[in-house]
Amino acid sequence: MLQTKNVYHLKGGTNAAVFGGEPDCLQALFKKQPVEHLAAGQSLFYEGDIAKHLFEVVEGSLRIFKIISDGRRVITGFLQAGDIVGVSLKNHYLYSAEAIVDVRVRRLARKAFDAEIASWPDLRPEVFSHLCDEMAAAQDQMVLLSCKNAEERVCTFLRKQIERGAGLQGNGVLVELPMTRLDIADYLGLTIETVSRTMTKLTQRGILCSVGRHAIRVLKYGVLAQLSGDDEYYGDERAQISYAGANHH
Amino acid sequence: MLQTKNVYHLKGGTNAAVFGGEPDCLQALFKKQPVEHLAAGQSLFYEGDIAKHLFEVVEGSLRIFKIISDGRRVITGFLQAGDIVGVSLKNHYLYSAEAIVDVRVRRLARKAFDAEIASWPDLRPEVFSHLCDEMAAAQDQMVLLSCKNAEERVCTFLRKQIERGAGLQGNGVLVELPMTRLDIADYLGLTIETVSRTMTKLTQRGILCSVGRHAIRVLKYGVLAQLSGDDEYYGDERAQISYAGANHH
DNA sequence: CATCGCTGTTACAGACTGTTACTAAATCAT
DNA sequence: ATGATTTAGTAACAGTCTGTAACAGCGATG
Repeated sequence: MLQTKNVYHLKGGTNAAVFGGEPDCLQALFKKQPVEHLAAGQSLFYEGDIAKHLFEVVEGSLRIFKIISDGRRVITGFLQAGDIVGVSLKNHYLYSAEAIVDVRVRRLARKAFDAEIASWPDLRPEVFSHLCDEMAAAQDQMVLLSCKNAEERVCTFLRKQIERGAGLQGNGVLVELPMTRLDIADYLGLTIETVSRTMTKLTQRGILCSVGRHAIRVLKYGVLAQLSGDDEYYGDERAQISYAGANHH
Repeated sequence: MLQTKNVYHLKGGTNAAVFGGEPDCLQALFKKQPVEHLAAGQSLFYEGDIAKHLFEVVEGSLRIFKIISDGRRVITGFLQAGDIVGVSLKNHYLYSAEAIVDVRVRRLARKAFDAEIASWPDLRPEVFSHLCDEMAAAQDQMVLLSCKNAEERVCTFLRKQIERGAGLQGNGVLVELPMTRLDIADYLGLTIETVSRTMTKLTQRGILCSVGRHAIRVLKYGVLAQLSGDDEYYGDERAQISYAGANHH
């Protein structure tokens, strides 16, 4: 039911654990680095900074974003435990990274990383794979921003959150949303009000219910997936759909 | 005046010509390949196809796009002479590529490309640089789609077209627009009507004038750049601005 | 335990863009 | 050259999303 695809930034915690031995994945390179702490709201790096380090997220969530001239902010993605950030090639970071909650990361110097990659050719496909995933995610986001309406955007977002770190509990899937509504809005190209309104409607239709401020319980994943507009999903819950009015574009 | 930055897909025609000698850039790898022709409207490859080849555009323009479930199309970029496409890592193309006009390309097998890269380490930074440019372009597009209004989108698009292949002629810059209005609309996340309306307004304000169907003459580049919303530009034509009403997000 | 403050929600007027329909222009074919 | 077909531009209308504002809820603070 909870297929995992389009993983944002390479996530490999479990795979790494299975083969506990040698570095067969990028995360292994960080294993020996000390863990650093970052309080909620603090920046890991800024857009335009010299990209001297790469980071592996050990715990917590971060937002990566760009600020444009008049102060508008565009969040290009969220990072979770297991993600690696900073592989961004070139000499400067393309975006800023900021802790949403208290975060623990491991830091690796870019030079050390490059050396490892050079000496361990098996890792190169992994780097490419990572970049490819990032590229695919960016393209999916362009599709979302180009021609999805508010409901589709919110459903797509929630679906991705589920696919990344799903927690089945009782009836429905518990989804953690550590970021604020403003973060979600800036990520989806909407306003906080529209995000709120949309989630309220989804609640009224029995598709989800809120669990505190930073979590929701998804009761009808099939419907949610359908409403997301990516018709890759054809589960057995299709009959659940109550109202599929989607005014595209 | 016409600064070149955020070039979409690596463009190196002129640089390659300066140093006529050995492969110091990716384009050189294609030099010995035969030229293939593609008629307007024909596809070079489809999204999901096994990515067996890379292509260098010798002449003409192509659109790269994704089609989603209900038939909506998202154009993620345009290709011009000098561009290389298909470095898309992974085994499958992330998008489809289609000739806008009659096109000439050189084809290179992925295996041959990989072999060249492996044997000629100096090229690897170039590959990374290429991917980085593509990533940066994707992020710029996300910014555009996230929080720019119709006018800013159109101006951004025109500005990029100018920066890529500018032709100064008489008073103003002649900009070729080989693609249709629908292409532009699908690229900017708008409809053809909105594109038309916006360009009409720009014409009425004396910022540009149309030259046939597939070209325009930009009369006030400074104003255009300002209206694009990327405030990187502060030229000497700022005084030209007549009306900067932009209802941001 | 009460108050303050921030975040999130709801309501409503308004703006921008999308939709539809029609006209004009340019390209292609005969 | 002339007519048919495709593409582009224009206008009226409708719809979604926005932006402002007031309200509610949760957490923090004292």
